[in-house]
Amino acid sequence: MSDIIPKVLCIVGPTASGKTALSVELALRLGGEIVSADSMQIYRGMDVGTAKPTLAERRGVPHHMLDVVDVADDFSVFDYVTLATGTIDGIISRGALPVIVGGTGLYVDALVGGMSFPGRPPDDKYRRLLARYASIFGPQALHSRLAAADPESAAKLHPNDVKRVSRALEVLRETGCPISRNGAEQQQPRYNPLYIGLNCASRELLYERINRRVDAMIDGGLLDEARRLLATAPFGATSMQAIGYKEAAEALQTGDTEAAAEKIKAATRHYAKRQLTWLRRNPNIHWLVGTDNDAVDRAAELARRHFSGI
RNA sequence: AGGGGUAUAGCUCAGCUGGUAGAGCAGUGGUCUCCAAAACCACGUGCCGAGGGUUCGAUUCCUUCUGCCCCUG
Repeated sequence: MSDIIPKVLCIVGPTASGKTALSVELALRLGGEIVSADSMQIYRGMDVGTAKPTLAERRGVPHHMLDVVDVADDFSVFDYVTLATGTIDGIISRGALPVIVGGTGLYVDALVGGMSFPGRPPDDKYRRLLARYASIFGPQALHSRLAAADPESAAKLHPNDVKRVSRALEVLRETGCPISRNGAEQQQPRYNPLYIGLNCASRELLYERINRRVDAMIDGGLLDEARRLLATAPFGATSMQAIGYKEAAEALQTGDTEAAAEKIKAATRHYAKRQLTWLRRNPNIHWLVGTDNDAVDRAAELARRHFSGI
């Protein structure tokens, strides 16, 4: 049964832990192609701010799911899974190994774990309506509405979490089914993954890398990139939620680059922490510390065993 | 050198007329089924600069010292 589920390699870890370098090295050794699972590198033109691998860094390894969406367009997990599964089919048919690499935990889990979504695109108008309702009558009131219609989902959500409460209401309205019924029970894994997690030896070290990376981004022209993108992407676009761009936009107005750098660093640290929290609940990750040759060799060995079926 | 100000959580600061302290930020843990680099939740004991004094009792009043800041010379 598990024979028919395609095997994939998944490289996960917090930002700035060195996923790119490791994944390219592994792809080179194993004959793999890379499938990015990053909710922001997916956008065209968002390069320095997302630390998108450069052509040189890719070392000739094919990279997929990068630069496939315009910054002005909305994009979501559902779209990601749809595109990525097609991409992976292609890689497999070419006889190459899919190497899924990314920091967006939800994307990886949705893709690999086979999460199923209600299917219909989100209803922006209805969402805006609910958002307005919450801002006028308070988040509690919105939550009460959900509690009346779908008590099970409401019980799982904090009243202040307007975003999820709205989504639950939206799904209920569109499908007539409570979102809680769309749960994990009926999902079946889409792939058979080997998870390799990359982390730094200490939190302090990770944060140092993050800080250095942000400084490098600013030196590398983050402000110019932000200026360029803001000319075409609306301020509220999903793409502009990426760390770095809103802060850069502010710096362009105030001229205070130093303050922007500090804000970007803090936001990135918070992000890394959330990523780690997300990954911690996956017991199947083989964690590696650092990216020295030992780590790479170990990862390659694990991968070889996984793909050869031993 | 003289005058004034300040010294409270890692940082910035609250703490009214004396009853041993609280916010923001940072940090830590967590949630997570289509905005996810997003959204949301939880966690605050620190010789209240040091010594002395007044007081039943001092972070809070007085005083000395030390550090920092400002003004005058």
